Amino acid sequence: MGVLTKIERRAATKGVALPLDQILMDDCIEAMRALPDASVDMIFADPPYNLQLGGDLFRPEGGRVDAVDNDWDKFDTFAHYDQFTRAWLAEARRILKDSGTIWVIGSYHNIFRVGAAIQDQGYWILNDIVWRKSNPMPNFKGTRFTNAHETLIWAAKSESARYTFNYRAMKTLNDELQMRSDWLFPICSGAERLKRGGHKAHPTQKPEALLYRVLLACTNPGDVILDPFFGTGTTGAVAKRLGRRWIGIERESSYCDVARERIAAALPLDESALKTMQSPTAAPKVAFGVLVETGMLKPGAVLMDAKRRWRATVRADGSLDASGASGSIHKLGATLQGAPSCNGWTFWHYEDAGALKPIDALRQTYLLANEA
Amino acid sequence: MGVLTKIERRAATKGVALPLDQILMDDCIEAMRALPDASVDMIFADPPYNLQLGGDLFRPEGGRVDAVDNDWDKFDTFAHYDQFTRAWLAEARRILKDSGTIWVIGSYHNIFRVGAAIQDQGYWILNDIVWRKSNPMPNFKGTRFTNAHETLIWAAKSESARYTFNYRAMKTLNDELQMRSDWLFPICSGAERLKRGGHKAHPTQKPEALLYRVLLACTNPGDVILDPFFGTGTTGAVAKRLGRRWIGIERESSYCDVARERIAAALPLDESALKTMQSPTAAPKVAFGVLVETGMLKPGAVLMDAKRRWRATVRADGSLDASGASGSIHKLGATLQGAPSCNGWTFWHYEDAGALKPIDALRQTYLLANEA
DNA sequence: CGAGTGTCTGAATCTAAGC
DNA sequence: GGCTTAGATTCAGACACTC
Repeated sequence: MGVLTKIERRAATKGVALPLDQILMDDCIEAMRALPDASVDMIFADPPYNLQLGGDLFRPEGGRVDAVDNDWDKFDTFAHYDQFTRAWLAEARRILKDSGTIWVIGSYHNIFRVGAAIQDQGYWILNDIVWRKSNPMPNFKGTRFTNAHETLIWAAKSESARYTFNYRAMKTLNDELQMRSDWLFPICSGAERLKRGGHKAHPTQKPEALLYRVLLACTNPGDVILDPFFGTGTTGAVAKRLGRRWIGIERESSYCDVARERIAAALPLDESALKTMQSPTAAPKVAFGVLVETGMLKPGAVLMDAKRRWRATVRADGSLDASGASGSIHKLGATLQGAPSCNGWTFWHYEDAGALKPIDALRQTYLLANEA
Repeated sequence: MGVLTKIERRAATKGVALPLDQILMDDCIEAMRALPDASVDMIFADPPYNLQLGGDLFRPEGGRVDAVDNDWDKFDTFAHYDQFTRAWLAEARRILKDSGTIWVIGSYHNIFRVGAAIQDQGYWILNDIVWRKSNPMPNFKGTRFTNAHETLIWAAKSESARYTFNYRAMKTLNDELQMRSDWLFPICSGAERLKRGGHKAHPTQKPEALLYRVLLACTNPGDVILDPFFGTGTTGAVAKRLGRRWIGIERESSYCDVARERIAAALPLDESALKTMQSPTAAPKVAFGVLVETGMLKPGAVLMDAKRRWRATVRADGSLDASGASGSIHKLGATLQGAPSCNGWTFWHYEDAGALKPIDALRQTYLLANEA
């Protein structure tokens, strides 16, 4: 997990010609059939919700609610909806790289069927994410709870797949706390809501902030994102802004027109702004022995844990010795604690002017002096 | 919908003898078979989640997570889980009065399969409800988003069924705002968490506050609530306190013992206890990253301190970059000043018409627009 | 007794790279 | 693919304990 190397990413797409940064005006299943195996890094899908609204809804004051009643959202039966869902999910899985993930958004009308299909096809669900709407439409009749959220499913291609997740970037985005599975965003309205002839251009336009978080979490700059239900191109607009490549599939020409215009107007961020906080795995590794070799720690120096419960002596080869037991900084720390594993960099400390400091501080010093 | 008359309710249960306020120690499907058609007002079900956990999981400090590894949560395949799910849901629907509703709680491991089965069997989903946990277990390995919620499905017996929903009670409970589909509650811990021999009596005990809201929303005093996966009897305890009748089904005798003792000790709620059942209000906390995601501050924007001594650039993940040093608004502010800590909200400013304004002003704007 | 510190725990599908 | 090794990784709340 984490950041795949550039070489890995290049190799995975070698020799294929993807229709990058384009809208394919076609049925999504047909269009996906023309794309090569294991060729895209992420798929974001906002399929029809299978809404079964019985007749028109009326607001208390009499105005008609502009509900979703487009033809593309009509399915006779659950079976038909399932058939359609399983067909496009299967194509999507074929196209997805082994390291890729899929996101699907839906509501209670369809998300349970989508989720079951995802599991049945061998995808491995990583999280379900709740988009909490800060300003949902009220339930005018007072017959149910205000439907104030939608659900996203995030899944890897298989149980064993190594997937991209920018953990540090998400944690940074959330004020240094782990990003949770419940996200709060306003619905798409105001200037962001695309209009045509005074009416909203698309009934279910998603907020860019939602896509922003999804793309930042699960892709890297240059990655290819496929959206098989492109609509007015929110995915494309955010992808362009974040320096990602995109492929959109959309059947309705009017939506395609709106999306093209919108994406053309979107401005990409410059490279420095695209940088995000990285996990330590992305930083060059420093072997503990190097600190001994360079004299930052001398053989014979005594290390101890934060509570001075265990002590160990540094040996010339960078191993530690604790009255009989010995091993690498990690192994000895694990052995002494009786734990399955241990990060020796944070476990072991050295004494500096009476205070204990983790040996990781020495590593940081070394990195600053030798890499920057 | 709304309150059914006493006459309607009496008619519906006329001539049947239900095992009221009792625990049936049996397999849930077998026990349900013995109950008459259309005889209970509500069903609350907390079935096995089919977690499919791997090996042990260790916390960063070395402790081992006490995971759910009970036999009752083990299923060979999704097909077997589906078979089980559809069997108990079918019996439940037979037992449910036409005016009754069913609640099922689950996580992404099982809820999609449960939801699809519910729809397939003719139930009519009314809402999906998200229980947001104020204190979930973190993701110790940093591999996914913190799994911070569970999902409940609320469904009527059929599309045309007239069901009970105490709209006014919910609105009152929520400070005169319509109750939304996302609920915030702590997990069950502390004194409420039942123990046996110093160890938790049940691995997945649900908080009473959750059941309290469910029962208050969808039943009336005197109504009969069936819980086919009774566990330690949270449903029974809350039902008793709210003046409802209950039937519990539980296979494990040890859970039955705990539940009986617990319910015997439960007292009807008084006014002061009612208040403790209220949901904590969502903390109006805003992460700096949200201002970036929503476009209030764009990646690449330049921030500076009040005296323009330091400058930093906003990056895509909400971190700041100051020629080499980088980090969150708080961390970078502290680093640059050489201080142990720093409130980034008041330290960093943005330029607006030539004047410097603290970024805290943007946070206030966001809060006004999205939380109030 | 109060403030502050340390410990424990909760429905969890919980590592990555190199040989 | 299986094995070994390096080394990355946690939030909120309840409660016990110390000063």
